[in-house]
Amino acid sequence: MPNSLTFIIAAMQQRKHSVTISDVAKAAGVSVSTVSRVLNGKDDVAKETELHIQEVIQKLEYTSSLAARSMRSEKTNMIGLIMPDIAGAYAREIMLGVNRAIAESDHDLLLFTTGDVRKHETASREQQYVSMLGNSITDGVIIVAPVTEVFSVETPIVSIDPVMGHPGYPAIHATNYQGALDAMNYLIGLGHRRIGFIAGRPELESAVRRLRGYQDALKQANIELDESLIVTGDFTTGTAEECARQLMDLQEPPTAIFAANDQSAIGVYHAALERGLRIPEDMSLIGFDNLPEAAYLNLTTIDQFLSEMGYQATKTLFQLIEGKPLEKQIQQMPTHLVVRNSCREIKAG
Amino acid sequence: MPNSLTFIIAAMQQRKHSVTISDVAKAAGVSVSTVSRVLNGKDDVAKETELHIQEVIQKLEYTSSLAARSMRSEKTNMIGLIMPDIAGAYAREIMLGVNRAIAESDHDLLLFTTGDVRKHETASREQQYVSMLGNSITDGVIIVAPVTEVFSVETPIVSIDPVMGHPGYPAIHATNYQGALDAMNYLIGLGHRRIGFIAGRPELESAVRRLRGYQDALKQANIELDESLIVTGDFTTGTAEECARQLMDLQEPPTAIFAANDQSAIGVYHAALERGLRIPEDMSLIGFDNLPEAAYLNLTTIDQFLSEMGYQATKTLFQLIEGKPLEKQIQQMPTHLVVRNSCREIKAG
DNA sequence: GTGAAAGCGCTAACAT
DNA sequence: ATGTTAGCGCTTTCAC
Repeated sequence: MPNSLTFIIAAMQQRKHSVTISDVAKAAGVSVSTVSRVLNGKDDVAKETELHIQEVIQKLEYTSSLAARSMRSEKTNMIGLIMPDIAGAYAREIMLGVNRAIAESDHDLLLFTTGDVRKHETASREQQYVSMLGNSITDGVIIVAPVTEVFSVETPIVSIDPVMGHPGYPAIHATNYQGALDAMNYLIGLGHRRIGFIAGRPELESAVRRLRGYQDALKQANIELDESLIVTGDFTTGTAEECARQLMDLQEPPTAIFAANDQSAIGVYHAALERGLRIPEDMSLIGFDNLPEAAYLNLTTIDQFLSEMGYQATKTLFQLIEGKPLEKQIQQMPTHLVVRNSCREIKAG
Repeated sequence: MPNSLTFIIAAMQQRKHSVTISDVAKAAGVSVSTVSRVLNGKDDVAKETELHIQEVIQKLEYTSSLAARSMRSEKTNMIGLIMPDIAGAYAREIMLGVNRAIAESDHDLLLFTTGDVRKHETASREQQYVSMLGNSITDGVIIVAPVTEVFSVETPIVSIDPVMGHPGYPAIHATNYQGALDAMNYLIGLGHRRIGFIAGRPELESAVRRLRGYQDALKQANIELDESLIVTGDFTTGTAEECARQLMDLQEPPTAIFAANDQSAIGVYHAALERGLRIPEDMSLIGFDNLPEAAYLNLTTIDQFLSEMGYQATKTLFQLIEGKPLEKQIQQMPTHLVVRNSCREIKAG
């Protein structure tokens, strides 16, 4: 099958002059403002003229310029989402949630990205992006970036998981520390004393906080910290798989592994599979049968965590845009995936 | 662990007046045009004034309005990507490629989505979106949508996998028919006569073409078509899993299954796993050991297919924007994933 | 080297 | 019910 697998780039060029509102006005024999009125659904236009103008708009294939429109009017019915890139798993999860909220709303989304965090080495990049979008094209902005500085803008803004505890604007952040603490307490409550931990990249605030949760939980339970039980991954499946193997190969392996994020947990799952650990019927469930209903975690739920943050951020932004009062809210959400007993079973197998 | 897993919406409001170019001019004691000159790096400004203005810009945290800027000047250094939604697997793959191209370039990306194909029930939605972005805010546009009509715009445009064979503008499309044909020929060449097919949603042109490839390959090999060997999925893993089970449960099951896209292939993989089919060491490989080197497909490669289309589309758009001549190009790319022997092995197991 | 002035396509008073 | 007018924030002649 030599060229069985091909795609084709069919080429053609073209260019045409853009049709403006005054073209429409001229063609319809009315003034620009009348056309504008029709465009914006004002009701003080004669049915007859309106119909006629609609027709002309159709025929001329006229579409109003976003730029011009947003320069004059407050509302554009668009919200902005600023992300360093749109390729990563993190980005994807957030987009999932944002997309859901957008689909439900009457707003559309304008997602801005440079494709790479490292592009544009200016001082306050985020600041720039925000005002670029927010001050003109969109009604509000969601920013997902390692925002390290407070900045002020005149546009409604919500931040997702910012590095700072309290940026100067509404933020959705995960309770990384408390989540890890609770997950650990759960494992400790089950009688585990040797609990492995697969950490995330230490330059990420969230990773650090989760690690601290792990450490503090042990301390509070008077369990001595064994450094060899902590391996540092990078929040990806592949690396976590490696980490899990490393933990299982220890002289005295852990009886449970706490993977600090969902991707890592999947890695642990793979590693466990590889060593012959029995797999639950439903692949999406990872040994949580004994958890209380409320904390019954499966991969689907977990995958919704970041996604849910995206969703909530968008909803919050909508509130902000509509000028509704914003209260501090707390939402229940799983943050971590705990794989328990895996090592023990593996030893048995 | 009652509220172990929580996230917090921290609330704060604020509003400030947006700083414009004339604010800067006033603060710097110069005219607007001078500021504009500095902004656009014109070289006919005194070093001294330039530095001073830069300073003021910094201090005032001024960012030029995208809307205003793109109203006056041709280039915005942004390209647009129009997608029905950004949640699906299809969208993700394409974004992967586009992101890569964007990261390499000096352009940034503005991705527009309504979050749901069904939103905005106007006649020519795509047309609208394109001119909304293209005629103002972006230098060019990539459109990913079931484009059913030809439309003309004055902005550079590239389409990804359009329904039409020849829209009036450059397009990247997959060789769905030929790809399926070749994949089938490969299986037939291995001696298979009963080959199952998991089709995609029949309303998708690509799905239809792949099905035709399946059918025609059989015809050409003088193998009678057995309708029971064709099950219709929807290009998703879950459904394909169901389909695979159905095929395996046939009185006379197929000896090979051709899944019409990568997601479906994963579904087949799951189903096979479930029935006790031996899994290759490397989970990413799905029984392709015997394929010739050039066609050695694994999930990673497959995942890059759509992604590559996104990449090529973006590159093509750049060429278009820069006014470079565009030739018809052919690129090699795997389009399909074939899972072979699965049923036979399952029967054996 | 710099400022004044004219618009880009549009909306929103203000007229009529 | 419709036209006139004045900008939105910016770039770009065209003067000085």
